[in-house]
Order: sequence, then structure tokens, then C-alpha cells
Amino acid sequence: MLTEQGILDQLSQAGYRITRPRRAVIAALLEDEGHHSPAEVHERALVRCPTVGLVTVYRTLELLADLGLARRIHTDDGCHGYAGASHGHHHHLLCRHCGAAVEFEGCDLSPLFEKIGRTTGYCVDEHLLELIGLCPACQ
Amino acid sequence: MLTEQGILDQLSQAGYRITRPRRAVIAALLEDEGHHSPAEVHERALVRCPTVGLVTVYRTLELLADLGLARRIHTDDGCHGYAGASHGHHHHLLCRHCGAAVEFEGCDLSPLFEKIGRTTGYCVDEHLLELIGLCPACQ
DNA sequence: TTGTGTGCAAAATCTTTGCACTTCG
DNA sequence: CGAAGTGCAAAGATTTTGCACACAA
Repeated sequence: MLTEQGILDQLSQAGYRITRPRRAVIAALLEDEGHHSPAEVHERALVRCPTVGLVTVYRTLELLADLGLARRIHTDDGCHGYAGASHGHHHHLLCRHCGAAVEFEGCDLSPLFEKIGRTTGYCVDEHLLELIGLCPACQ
Repeated sequence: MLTEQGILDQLSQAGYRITRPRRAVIAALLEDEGHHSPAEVHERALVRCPTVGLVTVYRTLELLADLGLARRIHTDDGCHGYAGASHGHHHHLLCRHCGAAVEFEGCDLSPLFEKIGRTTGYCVDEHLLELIGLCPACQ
């Protein structure tokens, strides 16, 4: 799990400045394990830095994601969500009928990636997995 | 694989009307294996129904997705993409740098699905897997 | 014929950009 | 001090909604 301090260090090492708005965004992002829209992150960040603008939140989230310090999350409800980079590698399980979404973890696809990598020459380091089925209530 | 005719039948059975714009959207969606933004689907649909509006594309895609006849796909580039419902079994390997896409097969995720099914109570019968990495040329 | 479906235009969101001012280093 | 970072306002892009007309069934 990447801590706030760890992220700040990496930002700094990458040549970016540590500012109050950035601290606030990072803290807001790490506040819980969920993923949040830029607007939600902004709302939380305001608590720590009352002057921070939504624009800065967008820019900071993009920066963090590009540096691998945060992750972009995509779900049916609200695309463009972000989560701390190390908040588990979870995927979504969707109910085709009622649309309920559940997160799950523990997918170990490394063997598959290696196999694919050998076959295609690609260096696979990221993936998107979405499962679709029927939830218990809809079966 | 759900065919255009199959989708039309199901729409009809569900009490929805078969119209030219809807046919055009469905055909556009099934035209290839990829997933596309509403705007892309619209552009393709225009070939078959020159009067179809973007709004109708949005509404039709939403309807199809709700009925399970199309799927919403989320990726980093362009959220809100849609694909034919049965295209779930074609997987893509994308190069993050040059965008090259390769298809691959032979993913055997059944053990994972069973495990997830036991844990969550869901009956998993479809999935979307997308791998992202660097192609040999870009490494 | 009837009411679902459609297109248009406009509204509501969401995201990005330009620019002068701040502030970290 | 100098350049990166910020906030504001405005522009762009995307998605939704209201409404009168069109057309499947």
C-alpha cells in the first residue's frame, strides 16, 4: 500500500513540486479504499485545502495516474473514477439483469499473461477484466 | 454469437418496435468485433440510415444494454463504449504506445469464474478481458 | 389509429484550455 | 528569483431532456 508520504516522495523525485493542493488531493484519494469521481475527490480535498479548484483536482489526478501513483477506474456508474494505486487490483462483476456491481479481488492471471507474452512478443503489464452474469437475486 | 436477426427478435419479443434507426444502430454495432463510442456507432449507423440522430443512438444503445443485447465497455480511452453482447469472448491485446491491437484466444478462466461464483453467489457466464502492454516494436 | 420511437434544439454535465497570479524550491 | 503550479472563467465535449411529428404494429 502506497502511503501519502510515499507518493509525495515519488512526486518529488520525479521533479514535481509538493504543494498544498496536491497534498490535499492525495490525502483525499487515500482517505478510503473506494474509487471516486474527480468531483468527489474535490469535495474531500476542500476540507484540507479550502481554496483548491476542481481544475487542479483533474490535473493532479491525471498526473498521479500517469506516474502510476493512482489508478483510473471504470465502472458503469460514473466513469472516470480514481483510486489509490495500491488499493488492490479489483475487478467488477456485473449482474446482466439488475445491473448490480460487485468488486472482487484475487484474480491471478500472471500465468496467462506470461503465456500471451511469449506468444505475441508483447510485454503485458495491465489488464481490464469484467465478468458478467446473474446475481443471486436475479437467478 | 448473437446475430442481427437474433437481436431484432428479442427486441420484438420484449415489446419494442423494429425501426430503421434501430436496425442501423444494431448493424453498426455488430459490424466488427471492437467496442465503440456512441459517436462512432452513430457515424456507422448513418450509412444505413442517413437520418438517424445521435440521440437515437444513445437511446438505442442504452436499451440494448439494458436488455443484455449489447454491452457497455469501459476502457481508459473513451469510456462509454459499447460492443455486441456476444463479443465478450474475443480478447484484445493493446499496445499502450502505438495502439496496435491483437486478438488472442485460449484464455481459460473457468476456474476463476467458479471460485468467484462460489464466493459471491453470482452465476458468471460471460466476461471481457483486455490486456494492455507494449508491443515488440515499442518496447 | 395509437402510442412508441424519432429528430431537433436546448439544457445540463463533465472536462479541458488560456491566462495572469502564486508559491515552491 | 524563476519556473512550475494554481484558480478562475470560458470554451469544448459529451450526454440528457422536452416536445411535436413520424411511423410500426
